[in-house]
Amino acid sequence: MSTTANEPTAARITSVAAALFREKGFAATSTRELSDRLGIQNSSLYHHIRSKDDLLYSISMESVKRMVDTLDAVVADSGYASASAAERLQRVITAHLTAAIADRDMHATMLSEMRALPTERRAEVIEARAHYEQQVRGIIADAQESGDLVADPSARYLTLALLNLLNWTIFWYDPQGELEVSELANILSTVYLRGVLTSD
Amino acid sequence: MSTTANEPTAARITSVAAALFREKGFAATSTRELSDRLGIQNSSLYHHIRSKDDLLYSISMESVKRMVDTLDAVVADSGYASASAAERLQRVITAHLTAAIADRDMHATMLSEMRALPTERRAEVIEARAHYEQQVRGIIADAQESGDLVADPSARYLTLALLNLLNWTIFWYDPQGELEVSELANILSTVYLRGVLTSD
DNA sequence: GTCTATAAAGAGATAGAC
DNA sequence: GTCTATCTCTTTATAGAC
Repeated sequence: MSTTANEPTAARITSVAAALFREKGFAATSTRELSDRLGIQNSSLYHHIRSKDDLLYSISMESVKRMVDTLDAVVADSGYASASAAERLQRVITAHLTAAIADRDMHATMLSEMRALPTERRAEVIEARAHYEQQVRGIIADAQESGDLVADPSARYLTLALLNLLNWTIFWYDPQGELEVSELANILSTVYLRGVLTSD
Repeated sequence: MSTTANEPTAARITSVAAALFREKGFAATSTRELSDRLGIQNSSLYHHIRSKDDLLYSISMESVKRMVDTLDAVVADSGYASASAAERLQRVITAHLTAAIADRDMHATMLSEMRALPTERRAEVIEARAHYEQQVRGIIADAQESGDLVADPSARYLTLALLNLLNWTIFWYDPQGELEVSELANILSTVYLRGVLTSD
């Protein structure tokens, strides 16, 4: 690889790093393993990145941003406003899983390795993630107010339950396995919606 | 601390290590941090343990064993055999959460750090954990066969959904927070059972 | 059972040539 | 943009005195 853009090196580094961080964890991944997998020397890495920490930070922020953008797109969709509460939540669940699995390495890294970030940057990621969760909670609260969801576990706890259901997936789901993302989304939507809707 | 058993040193090491491993991750925790927190020198640690790996292994195995024992106790309970499918699952969910949170540090360490173990030991932990999950799946399959649970998402997927719902909890639940374990168990049971029971 | 001292390996990162 | 060489620090673990 000599001069111009075949595929941007920075992007390759990011995706290979995310894969390693998901597989082994951030702390257990050495920059030498990363450079080996990229086919370059360890020192060459530092022409493209400032530090290993920077890599984790950009992966985490990028991952959260994509999740937020995905959810924004769901809500902005032309059919969303006129859809039923069940249909809306179904779309949210499907979009969440599809996006999380499409960026599986980055997403899993963000969720489980953000604690390795220095304080300020960690706080930034946590805040961005909290913003995402607030959006989801707003959708659930709206559906409760319109009487479509049960009122009893509060929006806060219905949101926790939903995020439990969605987040753990990233640690076992295998894109090469027999279960399609859309099937998984249907299964989890079915169970969750039956569990929280006021009527079928 | 001079001679005899005040509180066994080995047990103290295990519990302090589990706390550190949960907070920072296994690879990011140095044996010096561990010995500092114990108030001894780094080298003194090695009178009690063989290696850092051994510590992770024993924490992981102990954690799985406690979960298996907990589930065995639920099924062996005098009231279990005569209980309804809903009541049985409610007991399983409550017992799982109670045990997981009682051993929160060990349990979270087992779930998220077992990948750091050398191949054979990792396989052992994974197998023990798989055994636990098979027990849960058997309970769900039985409830499907008796017609108490929906048949459509298969036992396999209903189990995945339940474990998703339960496992993620360990990463955010705060025992000092406002939510009691029993309340959390009620919330998650309610949502799950409404979602999977054939009738209310 | 804990200490001081230290070995041996591996980590992240930089300097400077090409 | 990648290389060789290397610095410096930290890591896990051991040796041997007390």
